[in-house]
Amino acid sequence: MRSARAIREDLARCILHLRSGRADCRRSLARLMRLSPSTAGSYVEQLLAAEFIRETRTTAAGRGRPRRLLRLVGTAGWFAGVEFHAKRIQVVAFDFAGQTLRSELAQLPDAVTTRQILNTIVRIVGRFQKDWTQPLLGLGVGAPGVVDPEAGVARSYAFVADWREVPVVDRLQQQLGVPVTLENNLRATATAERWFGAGRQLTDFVVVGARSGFGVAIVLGGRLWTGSQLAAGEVGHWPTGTGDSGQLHDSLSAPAVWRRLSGATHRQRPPTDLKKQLARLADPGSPLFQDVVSDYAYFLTRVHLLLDAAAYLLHGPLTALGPAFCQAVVSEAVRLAPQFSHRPPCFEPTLLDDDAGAVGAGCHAMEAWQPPLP
Amino acid sequence: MRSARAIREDLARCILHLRSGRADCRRSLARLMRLSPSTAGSYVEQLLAAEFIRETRTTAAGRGRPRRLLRLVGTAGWFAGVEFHAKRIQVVAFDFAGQTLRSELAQLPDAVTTRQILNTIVRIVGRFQKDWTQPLLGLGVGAPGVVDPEAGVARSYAFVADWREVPVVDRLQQQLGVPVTLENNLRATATAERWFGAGRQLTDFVVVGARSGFGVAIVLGGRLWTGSQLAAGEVGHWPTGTGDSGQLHDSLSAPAVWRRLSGATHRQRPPTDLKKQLARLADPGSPLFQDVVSDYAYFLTRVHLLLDAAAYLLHGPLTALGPAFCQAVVSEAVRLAPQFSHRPPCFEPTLLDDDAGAVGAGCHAMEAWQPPLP
DNA sequence: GCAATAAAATACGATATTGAAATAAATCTG
DNA sequence: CAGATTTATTTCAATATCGTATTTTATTGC
Repeated sequence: MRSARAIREDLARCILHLRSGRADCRRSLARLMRLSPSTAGSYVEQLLAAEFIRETRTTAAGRGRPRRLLRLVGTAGWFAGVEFHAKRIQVVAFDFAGQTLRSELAQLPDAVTTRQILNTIVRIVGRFQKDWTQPLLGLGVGAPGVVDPEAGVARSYAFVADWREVPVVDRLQQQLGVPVTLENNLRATATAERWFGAGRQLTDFVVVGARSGFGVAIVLGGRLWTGSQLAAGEVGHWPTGTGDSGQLHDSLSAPAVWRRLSGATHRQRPPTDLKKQLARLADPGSPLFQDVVSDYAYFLTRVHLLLDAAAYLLHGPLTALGPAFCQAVVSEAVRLAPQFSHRPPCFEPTLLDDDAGAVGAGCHAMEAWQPPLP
Repeated sequence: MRSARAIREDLARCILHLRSGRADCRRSLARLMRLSPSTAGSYVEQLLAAEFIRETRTTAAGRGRPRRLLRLVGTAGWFAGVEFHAKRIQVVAFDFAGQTLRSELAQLPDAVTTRQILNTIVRIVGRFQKDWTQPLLGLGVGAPGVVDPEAGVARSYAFVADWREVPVVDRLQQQLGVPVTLENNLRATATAERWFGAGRQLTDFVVVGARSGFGVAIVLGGRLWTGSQLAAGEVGHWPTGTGDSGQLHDSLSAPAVWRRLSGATHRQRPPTDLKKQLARLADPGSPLFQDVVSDYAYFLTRVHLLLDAAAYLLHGPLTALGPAFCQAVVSEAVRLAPQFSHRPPCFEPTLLDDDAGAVGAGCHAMEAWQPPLP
């Protein structure tokens, strides 16, 4: 006999494999989870009985007996994912099968407080709840700044004054009555990438987040790396050059790149349509553009030499610079490190939208879900 | 019923826990491996029957029933670990309990060939075999350069002319008739650190290898990270500064640091007693020393901001510069990244000797060992 | 010295998972 | 079109692990 806990975990893993499409029948489940065919069958039977999954008609493809395709029952419940920073909050809802049901973006007031943020989350998710009869099964939160996923506590975030040691999970769990997970928002983006983006085929990649700041999220061996002090990926503080006192934040963040390309001064605020402006300013021939490319190439070269990840995915407004930008960065990186030439690092703009953080947070909620005890 | 393979793996894990001292009785085994007391008892019974472990007298400490201490039977067999580079080869032997039995260092001839290296390994290990009646249970190899541990093939190494795509595992397994494991030698050093050095308490740390070249080995979540192209940690190729064409190899490797401190030219060969010379040259007050400290600090700052590991362990001749060197580097890193000040990165010289690579290779062999099928 | 307490190990019935073989359902082949 | 082939699923006896309760063996308190 195995412990009930272990079985629940296995059943939850079955659901995840089916939801991600990695498995679609008893046999593929058995292969993926290293189970015997009989065990896979028994698990599927339980999930069928609980009406989490359903059998669709067998579609024959290839030679042997066609597999009895399994798919999740979308109406078994839904999940919510939230991501926010000082200015806006994004909420996404998924059905049990992982299909996006709804997405909502709300602006936050200037000088927003912790209380306001949490209340906004509860309000929007509460509104979603009213519109479905199905139960909310979990909420994932992607918070900015330093975040402790295990403790469920957000440690700090510079741009919301009283955002310090916020017990996000406890508070929201209490108010909403469902399991809540917490992650850093850029790391949540990496999870979205792994489920829905370029990371689907990858177990090792780095998300390069060039937004209002500059940071990365690291996935190695399929696992998010948060750092021993929760501070992995804070490369925005890398000193630039030697002897200088500048940081990568000041040269590689989205506002910084906009300033460098547009010639704006440090006082000018970046425009609200940053992406459009960047797309307009993208000119591979210009020396300003080449300067940015060069700085990114130095960064990419160093990170790739250290980590040797399978891919580096650019997130944020800079994706508006187009694939030409990434290609130029890779070329320059190969120039800097000739040994890359026979297999250049894969540095690409992501295909995900601005809601990637919320999507990823929702993925964390789905990953944390477990079937109720019988 | 569980598969025989799974049970063997569990039994092997029991042995590893006992060898490392993490467990010392049935109950601690059960706790560590998340087994029920009865299962732990059953496993112990099997291991006792196979004479891999023995019960020592119960030592009472605390209140309740004293635990029946278990310890490995050293004479159940032995393991060998080998590490080499172009100039020398180091072989270490461990008994089944993990105690070092013997250690041997051999010089390799100039312009050594692949064949000579493999023959030397077989010869020395063969000589060890003659001196014990106990069976050799496994051999671990720590090879320089690019190494594919899964395939058991060493891909390349610049300083041995014909060292390309060498099927190390196949060859040695055939000649010695025992399981062989292969790893990069610096990564093997990281494993030694995890078993016998500062890494015993750590699951996340980086070994900074400043030897004839400059590279790092990364352990995250207790697992060695080899890179998606087997090239993780090749930071010796980091470009220095911007616009320059230099690499970290040229400024941070042990010979480079010796040249910088001694004022030797690039043509001068580093002395054979590099450690002694470095110890003599260590002068925290000198500007030359400060320059080296500064370069190391830039490197440490960047890596720590990216990875946020729990510790960075300096390996190689530079440890002769003493703890003052590491302290100076940390101070300078805190100056570069003030947010480190409330918890500075832990950068320390290792306590392990020059045979760390061979020891780590032996650890890999011990980790790979499984009890024979009944 | 004798109960009370505490921790470790063992006993034992219950059962979930397994391996091997059988069965099912399709395509391929001559 | 019948039999071979291939792949997926199901059946079923065997058994390894679990949970719980019990036993063992020590210390502590009175």
